[in-house]
Amino acid sequence: MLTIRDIAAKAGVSVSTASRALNNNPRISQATRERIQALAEAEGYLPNYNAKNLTAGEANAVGVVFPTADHSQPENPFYIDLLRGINSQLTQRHYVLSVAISKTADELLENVKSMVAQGKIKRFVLMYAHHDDPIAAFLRQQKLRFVTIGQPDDHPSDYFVDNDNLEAGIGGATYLLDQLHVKHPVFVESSHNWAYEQQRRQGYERVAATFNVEPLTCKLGELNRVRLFIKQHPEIDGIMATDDFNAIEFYRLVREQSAVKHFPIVSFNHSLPEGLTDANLHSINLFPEKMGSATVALLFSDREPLATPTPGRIKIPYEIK
Amino acid sequence: MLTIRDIAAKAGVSVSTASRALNNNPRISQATRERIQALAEAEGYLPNYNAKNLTAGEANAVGVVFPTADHSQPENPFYIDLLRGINSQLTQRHYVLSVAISKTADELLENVKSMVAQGKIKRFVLMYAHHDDPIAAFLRQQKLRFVTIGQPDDHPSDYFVDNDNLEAGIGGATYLLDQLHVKHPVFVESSHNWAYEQQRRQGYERVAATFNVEPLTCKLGELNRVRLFIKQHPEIDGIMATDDFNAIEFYRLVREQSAVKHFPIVSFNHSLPEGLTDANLHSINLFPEKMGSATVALLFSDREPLATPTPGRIKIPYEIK
DNA sequence: CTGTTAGCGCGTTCAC
DNA sequence: GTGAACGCGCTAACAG
Repeated sequence: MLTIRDIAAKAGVSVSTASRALNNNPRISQATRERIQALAEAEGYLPNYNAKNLTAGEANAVGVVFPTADHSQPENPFYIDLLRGINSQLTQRHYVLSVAISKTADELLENVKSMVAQGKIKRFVLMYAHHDDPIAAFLRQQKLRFVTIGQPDDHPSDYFVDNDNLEAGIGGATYLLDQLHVKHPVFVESSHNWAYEQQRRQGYERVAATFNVEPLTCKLGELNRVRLFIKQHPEIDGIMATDDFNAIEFYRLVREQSAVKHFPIVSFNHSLPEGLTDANLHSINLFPEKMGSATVALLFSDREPLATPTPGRIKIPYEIK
Repeated sequence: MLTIRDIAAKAGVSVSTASRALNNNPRISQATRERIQALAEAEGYLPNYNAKNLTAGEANAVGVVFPTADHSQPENPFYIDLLRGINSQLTQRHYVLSVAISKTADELLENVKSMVAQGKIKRFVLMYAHHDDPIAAFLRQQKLRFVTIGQPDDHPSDYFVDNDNLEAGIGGATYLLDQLHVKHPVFVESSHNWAYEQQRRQGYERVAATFNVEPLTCKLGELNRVRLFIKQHPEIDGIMATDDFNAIEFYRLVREQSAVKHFPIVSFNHSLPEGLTDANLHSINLFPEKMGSATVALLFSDREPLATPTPGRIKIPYEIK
């Protein structure tokens, strides 16, 4: 294995000079710095990160924490795209992505704790934003850097990356009413009262007010209750849902009762493969990969100041397709 | 931070004795070994894995490689479950799960290479099994340990974990014909010719022969071709598909042409949320979490010999629900 | 600007 | 059975 001593020897300098040159230490002259970097490049030298980590006291790894199934739906493709966005940025920084994923919250916390204690991981991404999250609490207490996906409403000073869900709700509802000519839209959400759902609903309600239509909301859950809801609202001619899956589930129940023709749907996440449904589905793309990239930018903003107007929180735009 | 010197001091022994005691070195007497381990436990000592990795020349991390989108569908929830199964085993071994995920195969290979060169990761899981995979080739050449998910038909000596897709195909088809009383089943597969699809199809074909029904297969792809296929086969009264998504896509096209009543479906992976479809869907559970656990067992079988009859390949059973 | 030295925390010689 | 000393590869403190 090629070590720093080897390239120091070949360059005819001491090890520390080589080290400084490779790490762009300003105390090294431009000339020798470039010479050594070129040599290292030519020789194919790669630093040993285990050694680097030992001296740095910090691993070149970011812990990425999945939500548990009771809190969210970790199976959602959204998370895979997010992962990809995060990883693309991490590899550029020579960081590695370590995941913490588990069925129970307790195991998950143990997972994170051992990452911190034994592995010296000091930066984390929580792919969710929950109230009273024990993992966030632990990271805060240890004064470790972390960024959440979604706005953590109980800890406003945390770093987070989010979509502007309110605006996306407005955009989606406007599209549904204006472009798709729906007269009696229903807003469909899960039974979980997640923050992003509420924000999207607010957007919907605002637009409804503008268009002078009565806002109507249905929470999913017990099937017969939803069926009854649909029976009581035969006027519904379009859906806005918080999620593709929710949209399809509701739509299916509508179709059970009547074969409608014109029935546009606007929902979020773009998470269903093409051809899976005959619904007229317009899914709002929230660019999970971009969110992942932005997350990493925020996570490293202590080293690489970012150019955004609002440091600490980044909003990713959306797109209706 | 509590180091090994601290607990050596508290135990009144030298550092090396402490180290040996903690690593169960037989040269240490049972008594002192237990005493020191108990002390370390009590004091909450945790070894620094960065230091450990440096001396060991190997990181306590396993690289887990996602397929690229052109080869498979990384968004499939299957992979999340697999991840969870892998991680649960890794945490027990004080290992960390590092993912490699990328859009392009080139980037992915770079990702893996830097994990090896810089991070000293020496064990990998490929969550796929492709022909002529450059990553597998690289790992082989570097003589690193890796396990693939699915049988790599071009390199029979590789380690892999798989389902018995043939048997699952037989079981599923039997269930469809015998329990669900389908007379004219069609086998639906993707256009990719993946190995596991062919194996499942073989199972289907065998059962078809037994039941004296003509085997019928439809590859998905161009919609109008599939529509034509359906039109030409009005006798079809049940589906066996290689995947829940494929099943639903085909079923939708069937429904386009006629409102059928009794139309059972058997497919694989159990990857759709409940309530998403009104199809009579029986999805075969392949226990991805179990596959993940087995994968790790295989990956560490050099250290912890496994009790399976066929070392090198593990088959996970299936379940029809 | 550059070289010398001393650790980082651990496992592992090699002596006793 | 136990301890002292060294080295893993690299960075940082102290020199010059």
